[in-house]
Amino acid sequence: MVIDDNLENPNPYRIVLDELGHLFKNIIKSLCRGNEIIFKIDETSNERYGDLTCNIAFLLTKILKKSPPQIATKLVNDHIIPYMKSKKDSFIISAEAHQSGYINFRIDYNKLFGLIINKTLFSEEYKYQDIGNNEFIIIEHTSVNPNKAIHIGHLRNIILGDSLYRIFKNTNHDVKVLNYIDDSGVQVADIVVAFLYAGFPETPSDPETKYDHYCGDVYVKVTNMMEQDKLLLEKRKIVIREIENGDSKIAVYSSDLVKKILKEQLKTCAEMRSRYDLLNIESDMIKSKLWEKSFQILKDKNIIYFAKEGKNVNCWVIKTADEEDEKVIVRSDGTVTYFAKDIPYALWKLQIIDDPFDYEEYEKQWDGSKIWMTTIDKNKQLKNHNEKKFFEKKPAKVITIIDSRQARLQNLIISIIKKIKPDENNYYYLGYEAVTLSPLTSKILGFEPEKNIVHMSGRKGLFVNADILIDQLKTKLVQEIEKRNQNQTMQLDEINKIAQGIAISTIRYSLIKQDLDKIIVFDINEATNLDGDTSLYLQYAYARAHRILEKSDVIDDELIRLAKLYSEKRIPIYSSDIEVIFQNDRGFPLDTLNFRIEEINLIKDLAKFDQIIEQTLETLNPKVLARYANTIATKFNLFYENVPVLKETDQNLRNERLFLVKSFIIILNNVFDLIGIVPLSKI
RNA sequence: GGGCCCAUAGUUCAGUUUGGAUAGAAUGGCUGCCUGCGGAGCAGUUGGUCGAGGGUUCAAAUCCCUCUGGGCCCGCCA
Repeated sequence: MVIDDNLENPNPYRIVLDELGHLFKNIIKSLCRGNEIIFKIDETSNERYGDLTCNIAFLLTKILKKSPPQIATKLVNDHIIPYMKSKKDSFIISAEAHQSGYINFRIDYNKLFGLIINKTLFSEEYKYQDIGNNEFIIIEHTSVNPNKAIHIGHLRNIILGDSLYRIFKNTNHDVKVLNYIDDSGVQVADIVVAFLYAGFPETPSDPETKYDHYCGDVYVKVTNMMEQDKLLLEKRKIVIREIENGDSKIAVYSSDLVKKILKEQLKTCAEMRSRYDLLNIESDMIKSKLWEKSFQILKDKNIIYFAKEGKNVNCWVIKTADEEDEKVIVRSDGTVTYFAKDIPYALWKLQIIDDPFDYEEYEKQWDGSKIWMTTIDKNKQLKNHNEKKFFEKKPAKVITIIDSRQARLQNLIISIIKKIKPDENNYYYLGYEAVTLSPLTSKILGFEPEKNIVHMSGRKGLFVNADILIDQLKTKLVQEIEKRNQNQTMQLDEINKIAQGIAISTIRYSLIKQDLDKIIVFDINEATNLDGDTSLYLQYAYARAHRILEKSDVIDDELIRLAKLYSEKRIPIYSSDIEVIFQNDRGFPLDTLNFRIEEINLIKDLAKFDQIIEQTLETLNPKVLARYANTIATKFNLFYENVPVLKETDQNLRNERLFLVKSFIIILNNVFDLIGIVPLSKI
């Protein structure tokens, strides 16, 4: 093999970039002692400029007192050509001083392909990079009020969080996913009032109705009634107090009700292939006295103060993050505000205060792992009690995912943490913009749109229910699949499985491909459209690739045996025999290479997989991976359309292309796994 | 009034973190390609004063300032 034996798990693209980076660092060292030059090695903007480009000539104009093209030519002639002549195992095959001043390079695709094959085909599974070194990561997402059904706005949160979980998990991080269950807020109290005092039947008239859907409807109706009926509002106050104060009949009733709804919400999450480790029950947090401990810390450190006058008289308040205003933490009646409850939760996540919880098994979930829930009742004989505490070590990152309306409060949390522990910077707030409804969709839901942007509202009943959306998409897909399989013998359950796989993938992909700080305008027609930049496009490319391998009649073991021969014998011959090419102003010839342009483009993008993962972790934005999936699927479709594999008569070429197809499948499958798209070898 | 975010093709968006060569997709409209490895695909064509103005720079969609339009936040609600 041409690659360094020490590099057990090389990142193909990085190797090439590092080689060039090293080369230019040495050139700078010899040319301008003492001067720090920060150059860039980028992809070229256009194929005819080669693959990679360096802007160094622009940066040296003042030091060398020459024009960029003159410098570029000098560097190529005096430094780069001698370097390449001496270095036979270079990943660069040609260099050019362009008249614009750029120095351009072409990559040795044979070697690059060798690295990809090595990485994809020769280990049991593709080895992800060990970026995390088993660091402990906590991600909180979902956290939907347990009184209603999950809608597409919640789904953006869920999919974002779950994708991040998958990415951290697969890069060797020890990740735990939290879901905060606010069982003691007004929203839950509303439906308790509905059933206990407003005469709503506890069970839906149609027993088929999903219980969270039913409660969501009741919630809309009862909040409407409350606007007229002051008595119900009084009842709600009582209910809230009862729930907060412990074990009264109403508290138990509420707790049971929450569990029933939560169970249904988690079914939706599971259907979307989102998974959790722990449910943080808010009432347990209240019972745990975590707040009292946090309150004491805040007082001890003089972070909060008691207002003796002004608009917040007799309240405990805190200065806002900009120190301009104050925010109430404890009301004048001694009760704690909504915001205040986030403080002990954050301190607990960061392990700044001791863990007061016990943990009880909630259920086994779809991926085989267990969901736990907090509990505080020490007298109860706990079912499957977890002896170990939830935390075994301090988290390296605590990521809280909430929509951007919470940005101000989350930044306040961060500033409070900084005041308690100045060197603590592991708390990350990940915000994202809302999902809104298109005017047309709003109209379909029976709400006349007032503006072009319609915000969803659970309380008004103005939202797109996630379960219903999944069903709609699934139904449409079943029809489409049946249309395409009239002569075939696909079983109904197979069709259903495929439809399900495409439906949830379509939703997941549509919710993460867009930037976090852009509003997603949901339109029902667009959401059920399966053309263009959708997950189906990716899944279709994946299925096509599978079909080629299947029809090749080369079994996996044989493919790997052939690939080993290829990488051992063929690559060294190619790479050492190719003469180093230099060009000036005339572009790069490709006819000396054995690859077609569509193959080269696919190889180049497949090589970037590890870089893409790094970038995703840096930005905490799975969008990067979604875009990448689309890029490689597009490159594959071009390859598929233009380069024959099975019909290729040259056995070596045919095999080489089979390796490429297999590598594509493995890398796309990895990307699918990271963003939760279901890989289907047949559609 | 103060703070945060957005503005790029008819429409939905990449590209902005880290300035660089002719600003890219998808979708819509029009036109081709199924005896070919799956046409849920591919190719072609149409379509842009990168919201406006100023500044920095050899070079600005990208950095800075001002303005305009849109969204969100600013409660002893949650």
